[in-house]
Formats: sequence, C-alpha cells, structure tokens
Amino acid sequence: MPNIAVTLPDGSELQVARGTTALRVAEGISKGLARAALVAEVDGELVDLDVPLEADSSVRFLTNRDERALEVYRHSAAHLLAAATLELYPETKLGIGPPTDQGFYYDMYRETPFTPADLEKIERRMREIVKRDAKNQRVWIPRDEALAEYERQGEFMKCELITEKTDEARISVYKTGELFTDFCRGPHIPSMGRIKAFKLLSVAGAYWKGDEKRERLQRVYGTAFFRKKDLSAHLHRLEEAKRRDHRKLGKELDLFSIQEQAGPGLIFWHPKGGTIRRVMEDWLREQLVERGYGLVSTPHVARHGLWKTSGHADFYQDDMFKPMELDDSLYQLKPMNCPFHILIYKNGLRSYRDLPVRLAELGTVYRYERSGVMHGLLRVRGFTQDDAHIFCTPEQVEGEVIGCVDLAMEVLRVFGFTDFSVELSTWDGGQSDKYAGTAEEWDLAETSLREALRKRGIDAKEMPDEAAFYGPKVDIKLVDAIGRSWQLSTIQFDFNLPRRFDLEYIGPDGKAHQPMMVHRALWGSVERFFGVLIEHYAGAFPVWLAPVQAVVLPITDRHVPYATEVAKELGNEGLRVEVDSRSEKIGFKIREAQLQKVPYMLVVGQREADGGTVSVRHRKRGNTGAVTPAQFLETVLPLIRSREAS
RNA sequence: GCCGACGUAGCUCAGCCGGUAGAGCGCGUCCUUGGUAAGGACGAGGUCACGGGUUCGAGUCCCGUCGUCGGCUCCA
Repeated sequence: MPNIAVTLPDGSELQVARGTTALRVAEGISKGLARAALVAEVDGELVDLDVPLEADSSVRFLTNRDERALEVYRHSAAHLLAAATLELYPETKLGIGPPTDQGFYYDMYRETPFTPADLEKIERRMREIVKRDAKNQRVWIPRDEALAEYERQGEFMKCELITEKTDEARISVYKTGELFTDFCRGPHIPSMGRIKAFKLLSVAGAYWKGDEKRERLQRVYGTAFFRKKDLSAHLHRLEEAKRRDHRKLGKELDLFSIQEQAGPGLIFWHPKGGTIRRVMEDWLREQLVERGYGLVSTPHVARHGLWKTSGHADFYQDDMFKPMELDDSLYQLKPMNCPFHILIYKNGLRSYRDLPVRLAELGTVYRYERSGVMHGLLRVRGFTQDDAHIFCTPEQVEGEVIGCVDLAMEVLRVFGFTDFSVELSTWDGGQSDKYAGTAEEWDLAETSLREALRKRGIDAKEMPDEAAFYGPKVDIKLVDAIGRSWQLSTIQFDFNLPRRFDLEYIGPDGKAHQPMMVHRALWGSVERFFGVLIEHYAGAFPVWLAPVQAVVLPITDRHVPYATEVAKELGNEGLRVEVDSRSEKIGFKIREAQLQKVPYMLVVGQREADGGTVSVRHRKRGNTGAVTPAQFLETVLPLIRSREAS
C-alpha cells in the first residue's frame, strides 16, 4: 500500500499507509493522545477520529483543551439526549439538535409534552448510556434507502431535512446504540463515555423551522462541559444571574413595579427607583447642555395625519397603539419622537449658520409589543427614550457623529461598563431598491460612521445589508448578567424623514438644501438601561446613584435624637440619609441595611453621642471606625461628585 | 401572537384522591434598650387572579379571560 505524508502541528512529518485512520496516527504518537483525542482536524476541517486518511495532509488532534472540540462534544451530547429519549419514549420524532454557545438542545416532536420529571428520567438514561460507553458510528447509506426508512418510521422532519439538504446518492447518518440514528454531517466524538459533565436544564416550546404554522416541537435544553468543575461553574453563573435578575431585585429593593390592573409592559417607578432615575437624568441633561443640545419637550399624542406624513402610519402600524378618535380627527399615541423634533426644526426658516441643530428629549413613547415578548424593564410597551436628533450640513456630519460616539463612550464609562460590542450596519451598495436615499448620501454617512469609530479606536463589526432602510447605523450592545446581549446606544442616519417632511436650510449660496439628519439614543431607553444597571450592579448601586446613601442606626431609643441630628447635618450637605429609629437590636438593623444594599451604615450609641461621632460601617468593607459627621462627609462627598463606581 | 408551566395574605411559599385556608417573613400593639447580618409575646390581615361550568359541596376537576414565567417568533 502506498504511503502518504501526515504533517503534525509541530511541523514533523509521518509516513503512514494510505487509508490509515486519524485515530491510528494518534496512537502512533502516544497512547495518551489517542485516549485524549476527541476529534481530528484534517487540513483545517474537523472530522471523526476514525476517518481514513487518503492523501497527504496536515493533522491535528483536538482534546478537551480545545474550545473547538467543545462544540463537537456538545453536538454529541445532543445526540446523547436524543438517544436516551428514544430509548424511553420510542414514539418521539426527531428534529434538529445543534450545539449552542451555552450548551445544546434537541427539538423533538411528541404528542404529550415532557415534564421536568421526564427530563430527570431522560438525564438518568443519558448517564447510563455514557456508562456503557455507546459508540458514535458514522454510516453512509443510499439516500433513497434512508428516506424510505425514515418515512416508514414517521420521521417526517428527518425526511424533510434530507430532501432539502442533500442531493448526493448517499448520505451520512450517525448511530448511537440500538435505536438512535440521526441524519447528520458530524463530526462527533468517538463514544459517549467521553462525556464527563452535562445537565439537562429546561424544556420549552418551539416550532419546526421556527414557523408557528408548522408542527409544535419540544425543545429540550442542556449544557455540557469537558470538566465537572466547568459545569458547576456554569450552573453557578446561572444561579448568580437569577440572583441578579432585575425583576427580583426591583421588588426586593422596592425600585419599580408592573401592575396587573394597569396593564403589561407599563412601568411604575417607586420612590427609590425614581431617585436613581432622577440622578441618572440629571447627569445626562448636564452632559447634553454641555455638548450643545437643546432640551425640548413634546406631546405624547398627535393627529394621525402626522404619522401619515412620517410614514409610520403605514409601515410601523403593527407596532403602534391603535389610534383614538377625538372630535376633530384621529389621534395617535407616539411610538417615536422623530416627527415631533422635526416639527420643531421646521418651525422656522433655518440658515446654514444655525446648524447643527441638536434637539434632545427624554421622550416617552408607546409601542405595541406582542404579548409574549414583554420582559421586566428590558422589553416594555411604554418607555422613555433618551432621544436626540441632529440636523446638520454634510460637512458637519463627521464631527457630529464623533460627538455622539464620545458621549456614548462617556455613558459606558460613567456607569461602569467595560464589556460591549459595536456593530456598523451598512446597506447593500444599492443592489436592491429597499433602501431610501442616494448612493452619495449612503457613502457620506457610512464613511463618517467608519471614520468616527476609527478615530476613537473602536473596533466595530461591519454588518453589510443590515442597515435600516432609511440609513446606516452604529449599534452598541452590552452583555447582561445572564449573557443576553442588549442593544442600548444607537446612532442612525435618516435619509427618509427629511424628504418626507421637506426639511431644508438656506445655504451660503442662498439656495435651499436638505439637511442631514441623525437619530441617536445612548441608554436606548431609561427603562432598559435601568434594568441592565440593576443587574450590572446586582442592586448595589454606587454611592452617587444609591437611593439611600447612608442610614443612621441608633443603638437604643435614647440615641434617636442624636441620630436625627446627625442625619440632618448630612442631609443639609445633600446626602440622601435615613434614620432607622425602630426599637430593634443593632444587628437586626444592620442586616436590613445590608440587604437593602445601603452603601454606608452609621452606628450611633452612647460613645458616639458623647464624642460627637458616628461609627461608619461600609456595606462591603465592614466597620471602619468612628469619625465626626464632617469627616464622614469629607470622604463621601468627593465619591459622589466624581461618580465613583463602587 | 404561538407552545408549555404557573397565579393562594404585602413578600416567599405549603395545602394529598374535592369536605369551607396554613407557615415563615413583613405589618400593628406590648415587653425588651440590646454595640456591627434575624430578641420575645400577642394580634390584624385572604372574593384562593377573574368569569362560567361539573358537583350535595370547588383553592383543588373542566372551559374561557387576564396576568406572570420559560422558550419560539418578533424587535424597519
């Protein structure tokens, strides 16, 4: 048999007989490697270990130290799930079972839904299969034979997939144990015994191909890791995410509520949440004024005709509250602030000397979100955008975009975010007619966005053909505590509305020109940003944002007057202070203040009253000793003024 | 909007195979005045989400509505 040359990652070359499997090559290198190998990479492509090598190639073995093997491993775990399910519930029909960022799932069809108890049973069976180390075997079978067999078994989804995805004479299936064969491209790990750590997490409804007119499936979610340690760390993260959930903390810290009587997706800000909001808004308004924005305020409703002009009444109709009829005409609750700011712009004749015009508003809008999509503060029906619209000349565009990017970065910095990603969404270069605006406009806008990001050293992922129909945009996304990505800041050009509203300014040439228009929101909405903030800080807001910055805790009732005096002194300096005057033991009061995540607890008893001091306890650092109220202010006020993060 | 689970005191939850509602925390009163994460006693508090139905009898079973949660889809 002729030899072929196998190149290994260290550059060395092995001569092996043609048809030697990757696994044999690994065995030739070391027993340990053969035992550890999960999947082989041949000329850059991941393949099963038992694939015969037919030509000169470079080969690498991936073990549980390689992230790319994890995907294969999880894919195999999905097969394990399906195999176990079939053993227990043979009537189940299989859809697809891919790996995901966090684990894997398998979509399955069965008349009766799986219960959590079923999941436990399935998981136990999975462990049995792992124990008997069932092999994952790839088999090539004639396509029509496979189709006929799956047809006979009623595996309608498999049939559909094979019909759609293949046209070769033979297709590949993977077998695990007796019952399970799955149409699958692979690769897979050699046997199920290699799966060391997995857990089924939940079951949820899904549709075949995501189409709600198609069969209802059950999606079983699970996760798998190379090591038990990593699995428990992951489960711990999920617990932590639950602990930080803004809906739970919002209730515990009395920040906000959603009232069934009022309706879903409508937020009630309680005094404590309201305080945080006020502080946030004060900061933002200050920034806006400094940066040359005009602060405006506009109504919540307008005649339907305005929304006809803007186009929303047609293309945004499904997302709006239904119009209401008044004596003179239909009125529409606003889903966006843009038309209102445009009306302000249009209210007088504008000269190029007036530009840029920057109009900002904390504008409350209402959108009809479908009933199943509401989620705490993160997806609601009524929310306040920190919205602004900039009208400028083409020459001013780049500077304006840079200004927006700078403010967006300042928002991230001040609120303590370091983890974010940026996307630049562009058009299709004019290949379709789905985009408004001219090629020149798109070019100018996209170039200015790209340049602004480059000048600020921000790495952005370009997303071709992902722009809004009216213009290109930059989106900044944050990752929250549960790993969900939330879009907050957005900077968008608009070539559509200026045309629809005939916006103009008089240029130096004495003629009318159409201004460039930029929408931008930095928090996205006050509600969403607040929700992300709650989870980000796990409810322990930095002092400058904390609704109660310090609580004075008298040791006994006799010390309440002194405590009140101290609180007043601190309050006079603008500190948000409360006194816990209940007849409770100090330990109890401290416990409550800790649970409420109050940054500073000021214990006052006889010693403090005599010495004119307070004993400072920091929520994280504990008891830091006695100081005078004035000294306490000296340490705290600078933290507040500088908006220190912790 | 779709699928599934859930909805019991202010909060967190128990309540079996249908027989007229419970705990802890919180709240109120009283006792206690205690020095860095829960002192004690007593008490008030519920149209069991809402509307129908089955039944001698419904928190419990059935249907519908509303809401919440997990997903799907959606989020120009």
